[in-house]
Amino acid sequence: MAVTIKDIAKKTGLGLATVSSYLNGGNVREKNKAKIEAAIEELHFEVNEMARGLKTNRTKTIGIIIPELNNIFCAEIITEVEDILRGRGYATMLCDCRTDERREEEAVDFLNKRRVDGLLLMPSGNLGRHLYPFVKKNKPIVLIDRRLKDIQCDSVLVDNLGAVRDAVLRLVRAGHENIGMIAGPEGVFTAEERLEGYREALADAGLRQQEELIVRGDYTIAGGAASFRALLEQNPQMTAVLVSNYEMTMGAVIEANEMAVAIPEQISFIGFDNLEFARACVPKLSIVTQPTKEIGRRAAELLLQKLEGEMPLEETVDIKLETDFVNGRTIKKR
Amino acid sequence: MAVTIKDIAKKTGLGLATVSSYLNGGNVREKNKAKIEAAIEELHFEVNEMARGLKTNRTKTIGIIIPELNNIFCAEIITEVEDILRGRGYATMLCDCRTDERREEEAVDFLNKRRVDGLLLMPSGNLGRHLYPFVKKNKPIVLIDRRLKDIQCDSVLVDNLGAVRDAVLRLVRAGHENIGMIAGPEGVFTAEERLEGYREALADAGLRQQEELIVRGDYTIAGGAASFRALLEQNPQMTAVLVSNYEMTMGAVIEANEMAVAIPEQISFIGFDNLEFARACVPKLSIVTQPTKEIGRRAAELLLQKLEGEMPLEETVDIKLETDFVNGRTIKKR
DNA sequence: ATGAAAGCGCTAACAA
DNA sequence: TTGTTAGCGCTTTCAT
Repeated sequence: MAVTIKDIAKKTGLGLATVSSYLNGGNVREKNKAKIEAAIEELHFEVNEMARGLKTNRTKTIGIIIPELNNIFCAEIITEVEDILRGRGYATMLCDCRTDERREEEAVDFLNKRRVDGLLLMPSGNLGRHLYPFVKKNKPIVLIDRRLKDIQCDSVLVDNLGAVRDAVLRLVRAGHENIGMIAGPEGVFTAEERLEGYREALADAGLRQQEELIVRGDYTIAGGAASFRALLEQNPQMTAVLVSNYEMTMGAVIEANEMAVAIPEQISFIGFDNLEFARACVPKLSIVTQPTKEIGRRAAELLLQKLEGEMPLEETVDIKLETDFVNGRTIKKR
Repeated sequence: MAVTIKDIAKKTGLGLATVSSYLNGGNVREKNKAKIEAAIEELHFEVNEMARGLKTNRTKTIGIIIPELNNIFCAEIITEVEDILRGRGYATMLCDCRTDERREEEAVDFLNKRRVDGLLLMPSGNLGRHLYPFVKKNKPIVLIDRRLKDIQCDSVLVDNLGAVRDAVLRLVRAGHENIGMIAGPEGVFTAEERLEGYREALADAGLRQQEELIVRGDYTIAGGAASFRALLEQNPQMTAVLVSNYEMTMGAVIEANEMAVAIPEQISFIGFDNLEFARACVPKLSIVTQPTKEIGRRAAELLLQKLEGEMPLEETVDIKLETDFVNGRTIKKR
């Protein structure tokens, strides 16, 4: 059997409570402190977090639910989150739900049963009723990248609308009037915001809105490829295109490559995320980038504040971060 | 307070043990079964896995340690692993150790204190003494992608040597005699195997080994870029290059792009991993691909077998999977 | 098949 | 400051 607090109490001749107090940073006489430390060292004692959790009703564990782990945008955020959380003693239980709302519900249920102390969620849908068990138990939830309609909780978002508006206006300033938009799936928060940014830009520029220049992709590589092809086939007048996430950007580049469409000679191009990929393309892609590291950091810190009682649960915060634009050589002046 | 087994015992008029027995699939009379189910439904009872774990000394949780989560190779494996494990009721605690051996030790310690039932590890170093606590407690460890020198445990590997040997031989058959190799960091298991594959290929082909044609990168994008530049500057005779992991492949492509080196006109090129990236490049990259999904699946299943006692702990298995070669248009005949 | 009771390792309230 | 005691919610003998 493993070494317990009892063993080290016996060894030092002290009481259980004293040892426990030491373990939790309480007041213990220097002399006894040393004794305890020696015993811990000698017996290789390790706190049983499970027993502790049973008593305190806290697991020191955070649940993370994301749509796709092998999506570099998610992975970068999680990396940062996990680092910060573990540094503060919290373990993270990760659930990838494959952009499937049913799987997401299962994950919430799973993590709820595991009694995680809080939840970090990048939702696949835009309803949050499945989060009710957490809300009811007063466990903090921080939303990443997307907002939910029917539930109020903290969120760390990005200025999607502004990012796309600005990007499209760059195309406009370069002389483009027929700009294609590969938008994301209907109903997805970021997709709607980005599409709205596109519309706003055209309106600002006094350009005609052409519905046939908008195609909805599903945020996947295959979807990006198909959308790019569809746009091109249906719009001979199109001279530029904006792709609104990384996977679809990659898909569009693949398709352009396979269709032998010259970028930017035939079509000017603005992609999304992943600077490294943009640099690997010939010519270097112009892209909108999101501050993944900061998104992760802010989300983790927000959750930690709630967890440690530094911020009341009722108070919800909406953090909105700015994006960046990295110029490549895929915008051709006309 | 949450609903406990006690509440549902009271509600049904049955004893604690009966309810517990039901929960664990024991023999309970049909009539009582129905009663219990009704009570569970009505009271929204959820087993407290923590209390259960305290008693059974099992957490139903697996620790996963990887060098870099935002490395698509790792992410794809983890996605598969997590899916399978959660399907069998196991939660996964993920630790990213940033390719840092010290951080890896901390992660092992962290997960050990958390009493995870088993470990899935893609080690950053090649020594395993920090795993001793797990071995001592008879907790299964499955190594992914890399082997450790001083410890015997299950592993799921890939035929790195054969993969690279075959790839290099393709270059040889295309008429290349001065083939550069962007190898991985010294001491890293896969790096050494792949380098050995390169050497074997040259030996098989009866070509001269030129040490200046081998550069060690650090498996990062920046490292790949620097290595590619170095190779090119030091070897005017070089006509082809093989890059031995995905990040470095991307780095090399970026550098070729920025140095305006024409691939394959000036330099024939074989990369590693990530088919999508290969397809996005112009022209499409020829690459070696690894079966990430299968690596994940086999590792998870192996661990599960140990966990559920279907395979004795003393028996260790070494699984070696085959790679694939995907032809692009970056090998030029000479 | 079911129930009573002990106890997993820890924390927290209280007393000393 | 330190020790005693009573559980946290569950599983698991051992009777019945």
